Amino acid sequence: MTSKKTLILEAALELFSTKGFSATTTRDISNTAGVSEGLIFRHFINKEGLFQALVEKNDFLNNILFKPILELEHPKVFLKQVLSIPFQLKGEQFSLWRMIYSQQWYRDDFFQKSMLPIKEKIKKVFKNLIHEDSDAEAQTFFLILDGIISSVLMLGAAKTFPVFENILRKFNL
Amino acid sequence: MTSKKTLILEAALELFSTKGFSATTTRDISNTAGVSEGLIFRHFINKEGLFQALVEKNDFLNNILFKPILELEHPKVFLKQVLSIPFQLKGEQFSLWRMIYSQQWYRDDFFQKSMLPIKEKIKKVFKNLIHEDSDAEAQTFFLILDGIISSVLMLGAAKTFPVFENILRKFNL
DNA sequence: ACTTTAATTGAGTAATTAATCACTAATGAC
DNA sequence: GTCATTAGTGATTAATTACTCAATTAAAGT
Repeated sequence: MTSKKTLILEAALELFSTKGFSATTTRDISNTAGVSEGLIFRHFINKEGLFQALVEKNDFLNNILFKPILELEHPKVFLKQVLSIPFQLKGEQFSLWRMIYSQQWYRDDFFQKSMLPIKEKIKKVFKNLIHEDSDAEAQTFFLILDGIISSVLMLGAAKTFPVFENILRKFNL
Repeated sequence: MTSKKTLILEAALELFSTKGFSATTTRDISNTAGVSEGLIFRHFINKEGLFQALVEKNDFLNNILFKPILELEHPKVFLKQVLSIPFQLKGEQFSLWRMIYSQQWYRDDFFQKSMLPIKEKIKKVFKNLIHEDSDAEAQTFFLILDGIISSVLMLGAAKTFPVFENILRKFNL
């Protein structure tokens, strides 16, 4: 990957995640990156392609982040680790998540494809952990997880961390 | 309020809440409303003004929705009613909430001004209800409420309702 | 009926948009 | 070193953008 291609990706991520996809112009990106506007289209075909490149980068980083968590054997340890995910997001990955979560309102195609393995294992874990209405409990857990993620991405981890321990208790973790 | 002004507001709400503010053009709005584009600016000065008009409408409707809930004396009944708010949102009010929540990512000025009285009372109620770390419990409640709201607005009430009863239990409500 | 005011239109504008294109500079293969 | 491929530029384009304005219609007041 050439250095200027990286600069474009960095600038686009910065702008998409703060101003939003539609409100960000390609000139805005090229100016921020210190690069000619035409270069964006040489590397990514169009604005949407640039967005997709960032989505793929997110998938890649998520796989790395999720792998050790998905391998955890102990169900409660697994759930605890899952809840802590949003607080571990830093720098680039934080911005990627913010970009994607804020776009989810307008794109019904991807509901976090890379998140699915986590979601599946949550279901499975609750099936083994409790026996009455485990589906609702799993759905509740996932909804609360989603709420935490949104809040952290919007307000920052520092402001939302006190909540973490409290939620662990509610799920006996 | 003239009928065409209403048509503009309806069209703008429909489009802002589904495509987003930036991705919606004024021509798009006028076409949907069946009205000349110029009329938008006569009535609302600019695109932002149209958005603000909808925000004010939301404030108005929220006051009506919140008033009886804020008057509830019994703390547990109050909290239960608060959690049920997202499932009561219908039609116009649903769209207004969707429009505003999806914009919160990019506008740090208003985080639901009209939501503040509810938030304050939640804090107060938890102070009276429990005694150890009531602030964290209130914050947790509000974060979960926010998560439910986002999920309901994104996925619809039907898909998320099973979670409702389950969460009531977690807060002993 | 008449006059003033408000509602509405649609053509028009300047600025901005994503994307293209002809071109040059750099890099790598051999 | 030569040549082919890729990286990079910046001027340009056609379309779209939010917004204006003069002219027309409808409503309201007296």
